Amino acid sequence: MREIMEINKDLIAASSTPMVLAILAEEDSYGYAILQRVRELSGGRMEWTDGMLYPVLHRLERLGHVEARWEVAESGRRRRYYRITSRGRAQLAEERRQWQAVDATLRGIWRALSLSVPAGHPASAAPLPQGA
Amino acid sequence: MREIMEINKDLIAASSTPMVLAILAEEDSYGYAILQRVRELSGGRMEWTDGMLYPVLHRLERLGHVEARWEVAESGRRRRYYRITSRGRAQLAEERRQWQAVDATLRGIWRALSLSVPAGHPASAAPLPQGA
DNA sequence: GCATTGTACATAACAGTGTTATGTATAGCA
DNA sequence: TGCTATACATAACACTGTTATGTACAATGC
Repeated sequence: MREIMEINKDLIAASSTPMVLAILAEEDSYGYAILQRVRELSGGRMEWTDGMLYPVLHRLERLGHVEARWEVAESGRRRRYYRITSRGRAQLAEERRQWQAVDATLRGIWRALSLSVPAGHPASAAPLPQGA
Repeated sequence: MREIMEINKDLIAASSTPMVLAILAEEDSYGYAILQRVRELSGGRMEWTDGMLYPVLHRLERLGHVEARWEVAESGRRRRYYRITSRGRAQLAEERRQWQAVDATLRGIWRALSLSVPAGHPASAAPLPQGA
C-alpha cells in the first residue's frame, strides 16, 4: 500500500528548510538519509527528490545554518554529513514561528468554513476564531 | 501595537492559494478587500502586497478556480469581484489536505525535538519553546 | 563475468511565483 | 490644491523545485 501524496512545489519549498533543520536538530545526517527520514516522518506521504534536496543543503551551508564534513561509512561509501549550527537552530525556531502563524490563520478560516454551511450566501456568518 | 511578522516568500507562496480560495469560499470579494481580510484573519500578523495578490487572482481565474466580474460600488469605485467555482472548491479541499499532511509531519518532528534533549549536543541546550 | 538496483552526491535548463517598483485612476478630506 | 486611501495592473529580478543528466561504487542475481 503506497499512497504518496503529491505535494505541490510551493508547499515543498515552504517546508523544506524547517524540515531539514529539524531533522538535523535530531542528529547529524546526510543527503540520502534525510530523503528517507522525510518519507518516514511523513508516514510515506512525502517523497522528496535528490535534485531538490542537495541545493537546499548547499544553501543552508552557505547561510551558515549547517556545517558539512566528509565521512566514510563502514560500507566504504563516502557521505557528506551535515550538522546544524546555533544559527541554524535560531533559524529553525523562526521558521517554526512563521509556519505556526500561517497555520493558525488557515485553520481559522477552514474552521469558519466548515461551521457555516453555504446556504445561498452566509457571508461570514460564523464568528471567526481568533488565533492570537 | 503593531507586530507584523515577516513571513518568508516561500511560505507566502504556499499559503496564498488556499488562503484566497478559503476567503472567497466565505463570500465573493475583490482584491483590496482580500488584502484586508488576510490581515484581519491573521490577527495582524500577515500583510500581503497587492503586487503579489493580483497575479494570484489572475492565475486562479485562468485555472478556472474563480470567476471574475466588474462591479461598481456605491462609492462609485469600480471593483473586480471574484467568485469561487466548484473546481475552486475542489482545489481548496486538495490544498487543505496537502497543507495538513505537511503540517502533521512538521509538528511530529518538532514534538520529538522538544521531548528529546540530545546529551552531548551542547548547542541544543535550550529547549524549544512549545507553541502548540 | 555482467547487468541491475540501491546508495550517494552534484549540476544545468526550465518554469513558476513573490518582491519591488512603477503606472493609472478616483474618492474623501483638509 | 495636496495628501491619503482605495483599486487594479504590469515589468524586471531573484529564488527555488522539477526534470534530466552525470559520476561513482556496493550488493545482488543470473
